[in-house]
Amino acid sequence: MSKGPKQAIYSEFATVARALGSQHRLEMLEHLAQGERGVEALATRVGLSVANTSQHLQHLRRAGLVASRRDGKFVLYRLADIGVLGLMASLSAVAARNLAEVERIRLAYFADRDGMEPVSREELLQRTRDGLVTVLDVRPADEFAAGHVPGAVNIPLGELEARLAGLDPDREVVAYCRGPWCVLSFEAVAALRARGYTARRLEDGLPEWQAAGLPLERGTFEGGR
Amino acid sequence: MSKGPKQAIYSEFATVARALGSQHRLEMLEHLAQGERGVEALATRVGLSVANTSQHLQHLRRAGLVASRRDGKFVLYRLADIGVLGLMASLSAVAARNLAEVERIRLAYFADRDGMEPVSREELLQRTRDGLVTVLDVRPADEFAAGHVPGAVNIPLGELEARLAGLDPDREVVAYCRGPWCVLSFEAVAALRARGYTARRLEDGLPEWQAAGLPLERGTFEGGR
DNA sequence: CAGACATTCAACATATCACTTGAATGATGT
DNA sequence: ACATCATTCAAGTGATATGTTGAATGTCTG
Repeated sequence: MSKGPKQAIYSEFATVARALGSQHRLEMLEHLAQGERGVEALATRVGLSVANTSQHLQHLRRAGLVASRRDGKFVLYRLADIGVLGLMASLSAVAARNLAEVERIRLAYFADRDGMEPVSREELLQRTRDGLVTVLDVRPADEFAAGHVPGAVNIPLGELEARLAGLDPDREVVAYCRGPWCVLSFEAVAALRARGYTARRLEDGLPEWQAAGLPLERGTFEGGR
Repeated sequence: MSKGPKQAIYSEFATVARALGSQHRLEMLEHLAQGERGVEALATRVGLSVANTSQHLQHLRRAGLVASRRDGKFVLYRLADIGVLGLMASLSAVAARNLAEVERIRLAYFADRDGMEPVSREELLQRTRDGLVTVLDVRPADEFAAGHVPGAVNIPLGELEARLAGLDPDREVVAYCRGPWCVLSFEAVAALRARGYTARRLEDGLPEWQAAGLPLERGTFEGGR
């Protein structure tokens, strides 16, 4: 089929790239970056049928992007390699820099981006050391339990309005979620600002925090439910 | 079509990834990393028809991976962004780490890889400063003319046997070509070793050298044809 | 302006991909 | 062993991608 080793190698690379070439699979990778997930749990989160999700996962596995293990009757998938996060970061960087459409969507959705300047990881570390900010994790409770920024408070976005009492209005809030393109923290910041809070986003999500070698805190699964 | 901004953004990212998801387009990007090229010149190099090449290029352009400009009756394409090289590097890193097939091809083709340990850029810089090595650029003369490692000698692979006289047998030769997956330098090293030379490959090719911010030398188009 | 030439477009055949549905597999627990 | 449940497989349909061919576009040259 292919003439030389170069063709064969590039053909393999193309397989990996094709596996990334689907909106749904990219979204699945974002979720898997939060931690292991079973097929059905993933299917629910990305809004696809179980069978379809399973096939996408196998596509990703053939491309070497995810790995799986069996645990009882569940098959748990995870990113095959921390490098997959870096690959997605490169992909988004190139797309954001060269596709006008990406910038257009950002502006259209996040109208008041002037005040949205994200907080860098270094800045957040500095300010938590100084005790100046409340770190807010707006992901679902199970993702929080699997690992979060040390000292962070978990209020899933859907419960934010109901649990505002847990947030000191006099402290700046820095919210984060799954990654640089996850909308949860954007919406949390918008909601908090509407209530008079001083709030900003962390530049990336938890997976990037972890990939940067910064410490995680686990457990502390307060909420039940 | 897509529900939220996240879906829309990921859909754009997927477009970029799909553009990378073709053996031929990846090969075209490797060539464009050497410098601007017209459609027909590229078509010849990758072995595709002109019309087909043109369509692939437009696919790449829509994905923001290449840009073009008109020069007389030629349309010259180039990488849109130096980040595209980084994206390809991430892609190949993930593929090499997670796909057994990639390693298999490497081993099958480059049987004696033990002695093939590549030279790093830093090591090459050090050894050229010390005057210990001949740097050999085995790419075609026009690519050499568009930019090469300072002090390098250009002997296109096809002319290597005929021009061995130009290489001092007592100096180590470090050969490089288009990139980490370009076979020219592998074959040059094998040929030189068969003739008794001490020869090794540079770990990457010229585009990576340039991307690392190292100096280039231009012109010196000695050979004519 | 006419001819030459590089590139792009349009239309087509073939192959691959995405998603659905319903059945098959494989591990668990009674 | 049997029933249960998560996951995977298989088959089918509509959509998308690839590569070919021949014509159209647009720019330079004479």
